[in-house]
Amino acid sequence: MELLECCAPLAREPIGAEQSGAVARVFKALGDPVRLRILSIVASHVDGEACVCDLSAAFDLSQPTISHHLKVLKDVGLLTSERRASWVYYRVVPERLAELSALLSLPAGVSGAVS
Amino acid sequence: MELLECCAPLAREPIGAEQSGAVARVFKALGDPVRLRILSIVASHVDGEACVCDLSAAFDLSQPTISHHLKVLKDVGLLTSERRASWVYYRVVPERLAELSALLSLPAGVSGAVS
DNA sequence: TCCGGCCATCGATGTGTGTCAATATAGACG
DNA sequence: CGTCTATATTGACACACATCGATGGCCGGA
Repeated sequence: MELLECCAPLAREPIGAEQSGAVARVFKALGDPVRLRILSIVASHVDGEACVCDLSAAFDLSQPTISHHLKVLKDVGLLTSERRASWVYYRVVPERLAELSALLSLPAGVSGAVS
Repeated sequence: MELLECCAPLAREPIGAEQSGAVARVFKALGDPVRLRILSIVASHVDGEACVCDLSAAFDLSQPTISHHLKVLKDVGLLTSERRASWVYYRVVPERLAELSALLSLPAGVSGAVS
């Protein structure tokens, strides 16, 4: 999963019809309470990584469900995974979060403030 | 639709189970290509507002479908609407975008950079 | 080599959602 | 009041998705 290649804020110029699909996929991945919490837990975890066992323990959900959510977040480039011994560790991709944050930022003077 | 009341970045501390639901609703609204383009068109429009006729002309979709997407964006507080004469004008809520942008921002030193 | 723990994949199921045509509502204008 | 335009609501339908149990794959230890 490469960069979104459209880091101009949404409020600066209309997003293209093609790019909107790629961006929407990432936001859709964030549009679930469980995935939001997973991302937040991983991001704020010590060493910036967490194994599936850590995550499963934080939810009242089955292990396949957690694994499914992790796959969704990984497929859109928000997480990466690495296997060490029996455990699989997940980390956030900071560039990805930064991209989204920049996309939602306000280009200094929106909402008709400049009169 | 009030503030999300949880402006600490996701990467700073795990988001609460309750707040994650409210935040996920907003991201879910952004998780559609059409809604992303609508939001971007409205935000980058002159005077920061656009009527439904402007938006309908930008898509190859039926008018009810556009109206539906506008309602979704409005329900999560990303847009406001105002009726003037026969037309309804939509504007973005900059605070809402700023909230989300802050939520995705990186708290200076994620991904274990500090060693 | 076998067993047990960790994680991913598969198949099924109920629920949510994007879309449309049809209809309703609201305002402008005769 | 009647009609036309602009927008919202309703009902229906196909599709996507979150969740689970069952199963499979991978690895370490005995």
